[in-house]
Amino acid sequence: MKHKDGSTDKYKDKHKEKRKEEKMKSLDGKVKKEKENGFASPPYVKSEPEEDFYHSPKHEKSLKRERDDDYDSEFKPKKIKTENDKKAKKRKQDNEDIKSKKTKNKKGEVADGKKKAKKEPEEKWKWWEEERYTDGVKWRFLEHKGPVFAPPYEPLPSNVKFYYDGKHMKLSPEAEEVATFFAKMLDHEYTTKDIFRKNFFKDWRKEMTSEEKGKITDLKKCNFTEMSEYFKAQSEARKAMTKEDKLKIKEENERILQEYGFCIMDNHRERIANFRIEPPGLFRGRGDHPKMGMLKRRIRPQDIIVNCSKDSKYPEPPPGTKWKEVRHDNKVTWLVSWTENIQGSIKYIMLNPSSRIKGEKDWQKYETARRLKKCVDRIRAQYREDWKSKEMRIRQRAVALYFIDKLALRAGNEKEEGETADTVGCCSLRVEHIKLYPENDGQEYVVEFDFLGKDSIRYYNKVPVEKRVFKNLQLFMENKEPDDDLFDRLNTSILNKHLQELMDGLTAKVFRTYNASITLQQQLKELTNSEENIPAKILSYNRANRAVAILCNHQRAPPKTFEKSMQNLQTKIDAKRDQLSDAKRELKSAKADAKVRKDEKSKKAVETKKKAVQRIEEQLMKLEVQATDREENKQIALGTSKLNYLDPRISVAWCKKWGIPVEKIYNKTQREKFAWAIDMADEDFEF
DNA sequence: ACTGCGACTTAGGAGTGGGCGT
DNA sequence: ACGCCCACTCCTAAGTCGCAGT
Repeated sequence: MKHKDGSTDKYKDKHKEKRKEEKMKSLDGKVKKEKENGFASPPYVKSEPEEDFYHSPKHEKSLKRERDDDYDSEFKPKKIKTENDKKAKKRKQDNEDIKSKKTKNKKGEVADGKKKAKKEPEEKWKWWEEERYTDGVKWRFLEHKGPVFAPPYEPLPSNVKFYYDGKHMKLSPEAEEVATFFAKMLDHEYTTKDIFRKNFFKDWRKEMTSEEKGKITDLKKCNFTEMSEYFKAQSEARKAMTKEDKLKIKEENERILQEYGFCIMDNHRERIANFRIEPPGLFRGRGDHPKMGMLKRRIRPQDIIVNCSKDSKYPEPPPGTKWKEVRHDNKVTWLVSWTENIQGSIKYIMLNPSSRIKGEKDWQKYETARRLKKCVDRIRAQYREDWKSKEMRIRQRAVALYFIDKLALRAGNEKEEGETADTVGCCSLRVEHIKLYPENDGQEYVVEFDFLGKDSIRYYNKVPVEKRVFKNLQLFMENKEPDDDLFDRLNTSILNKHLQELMDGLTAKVFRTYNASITLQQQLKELTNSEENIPAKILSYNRANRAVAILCNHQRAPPKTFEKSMQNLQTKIDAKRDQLSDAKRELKSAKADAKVRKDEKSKKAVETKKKAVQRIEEQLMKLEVQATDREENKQIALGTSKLNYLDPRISVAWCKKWGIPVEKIYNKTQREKFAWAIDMADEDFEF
């Protein structure tokens, strides 16, 4: 069987060889990377605003985009129509008006002549009621102020000393800065790890003067404690600042947010997600990362590519600097990008999840998952059929897909060995990651999974599977070493190509979305009890959410203060119980009293006491629910699924159905992200 | 076919500030 | 009024997936 289609080489042999090779050679291949990430500054693209028409989109006042217009007819001809400069300027003026008006409104400090709309942050734009772009165009107009750079390095005061081998040593500013990065992490366990220290020291030495390099040859002889103490003191001082000073900082942050935190995209002022450039520091990979401790270098204007409309006001680089490039690519959504020096990957500044451009995509994601719902039975039948295929590659594909569907595993792209932590997903599972038990705890055909997934989070699960799957797995594992690929004839590209044929837009990750959302919907139906009060219903919601988080393996480290906070809560519950029995006793005696006296006053007293008892009972119940919820949530993170996998319309519909305020389920940020769902879903929405 | 890159989503942890109980 | 704690925000790493180039 294995040789039936043996005409083609095994896909993964090459990678595997690589892995083994690199395992021995340890960290190599850096030379190439460094070249790519070098500081060579490419030609500066001259900005030429004065020759350009300010081609602001029209109809600013209506705050409505016109997307139904044909791109060509709206855009290009305008340009050709040779608007005169004045007109162009006028448009631009309008554009600025929008910006400043909105800014003021937000702050609620408008003081102009005409009656202001005040308070209400002027009608929220319902982008979901408008037509979408279809042709890969992401926007027509984009203007922003560029990124906010990390503050420059401030040298330490001279009384904060660094010691090498017990002797004070004044470091050059460059070396000192990198030393402070290490000092700041001193009481983190990272700094005890060999790889971290090795990487750090190597990169640190690159920043040293040749004199320093000559002296400082052993990290163990470095004493950073004064630096470390200094930073601790600084953070204490920050905490102890006066209210006024804190307010000042807050105001300054707000100012920066207003200036840099928004862009104009197609007539609308939209929030930018990460407008601050990542500051330099030591790289902290997750899990067993071979590059931990490396120096993440400072990003400068000449590293930055700016993306905006030709007809916008370009962001200014800081005085005396230039951007690497200014481009006008409206087929992408990012405003700013740069190449990071650790992995050589590109980083982006993009919009907030509340923005149209992110929201549309999110919505579309759930629509794809709903389409999967319609054909998932067919697909399941097909992959079950494929377990019997004559071709190995098809069987592997079918078993992998079964795991992805049943266990919500990630696709599992190949990764470059030695560049990142050793983690896997479905297609990259290795023989060592599963164990087969023909029988286990009274169940037949049990597969035990144990591997590190994304972010080096452990996936551990024992699942009974169909006999056919089990037999296939045995076959796949025959004559293989533990570190051989389980699915040697499969990779994500093959799998996704297959999925694409089964349904338009179908990829491996759609199964995660689909299974997460459908599970929430089912669980909500099952767990919600119409008799119960709101806190109990919310507990049910959280339990449904939790079922999804468990399915998707969304874990968290138990909070450091977990035990304590659990105890605190228990103390509160005990106190409340005492309070309740007191209140009950008082009620009893009031009743007795009223029976004797039979006057209005004592009757009233009874009523009051009754109310008190009721109130306390409710409070107690709420606390108990809270305790249950917290206990069950110890190692489970609900946020990720809520934010990325659960169709918000399911939750909104549930809220509407049971009269639960949506605020109980979604906080402010989440409500902003899911505004489209909150607006459009009614109580009988079905995923 | 295969690789590497670019763009975008998904992820957990650190940091913090505001609400709460005392 | 005060201190504590936890919910939320920020941060940025680590995935997915498609595509271009060879």
